[in-house]
Amino acid sequence: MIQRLSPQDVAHFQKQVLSFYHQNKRVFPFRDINDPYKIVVSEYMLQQTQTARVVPFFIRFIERFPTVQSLATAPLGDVLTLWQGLGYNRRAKFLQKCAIAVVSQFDGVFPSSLEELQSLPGIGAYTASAVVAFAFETPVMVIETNIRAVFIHTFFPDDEKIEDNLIIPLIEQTLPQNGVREWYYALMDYGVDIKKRHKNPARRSKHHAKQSPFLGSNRQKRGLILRELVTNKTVSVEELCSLLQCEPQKAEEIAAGLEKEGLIIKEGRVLYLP
DNA sequence: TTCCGGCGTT
DNA sequence: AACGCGGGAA
Repeated sequence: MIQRLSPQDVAHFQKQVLSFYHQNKRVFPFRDINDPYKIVVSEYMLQQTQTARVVPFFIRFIERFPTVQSLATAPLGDVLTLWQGLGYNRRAKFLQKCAIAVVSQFDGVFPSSLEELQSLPGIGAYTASAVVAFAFETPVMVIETNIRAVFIHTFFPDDEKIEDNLIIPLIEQTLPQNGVREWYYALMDYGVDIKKRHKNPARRSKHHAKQSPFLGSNRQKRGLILRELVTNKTVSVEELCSLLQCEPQKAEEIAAGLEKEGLIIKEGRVLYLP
């Protein structure tokens, strides 16, 4: 069943969130701006990655690729080089693919509808709604981990396995028609604070999944290969075994995966960046 | 050692 | 619906 909030509940909640925000707001180079391209770049970087780590990468990235056109025409290797150390390298590939699509399909102008945004590679439900809310300041429902934390902590203090379908109506009911961008900044900052003071409430979300260990994982090996290529331009398949400390068959498998995703190029026995 | 979280793929 | 994907901080 859907929880119905009274106007008093809504006003009280909004005041609580906004008063926290007014005294604790975080300032970032990707906030309080309207350029959809910069919003998109920051949102790709912010997928699975903490704001503090994103900031220097965002600044360097925008300096090197100030416009969607400049990103669309760059060699992917350059993009991956700037991405080095941020993690989840395929996001860089998706981001550039997105830039190319915006240039070719939308004449270099980012679309403002959820549907068109979500059709772009690397943009799903969250990123599309975040771009609409932040770049176009349109009141749209946005849900992500910090927002989940706020609503779970506030409205489901004793529940477990909470479905988004229960949270979404509450986000919609408390969404102000004006100042949407600031509202979501406020919710996210409030959520970060809640997670600091309590055991992460988002862990009580139904779809919260614990991730497998990183050490020795394929993800780590993929990252090592990309790092090596950024540093040394090329690496041979033979060198991979000592780099990854694994069997040749395993190294081939990892490299093949990267090649299939378009993150590396394999010519003979040598790997290099696209 | 544990924690983290949106997207594409399967 | 479940899984794979980085790397740094706590």
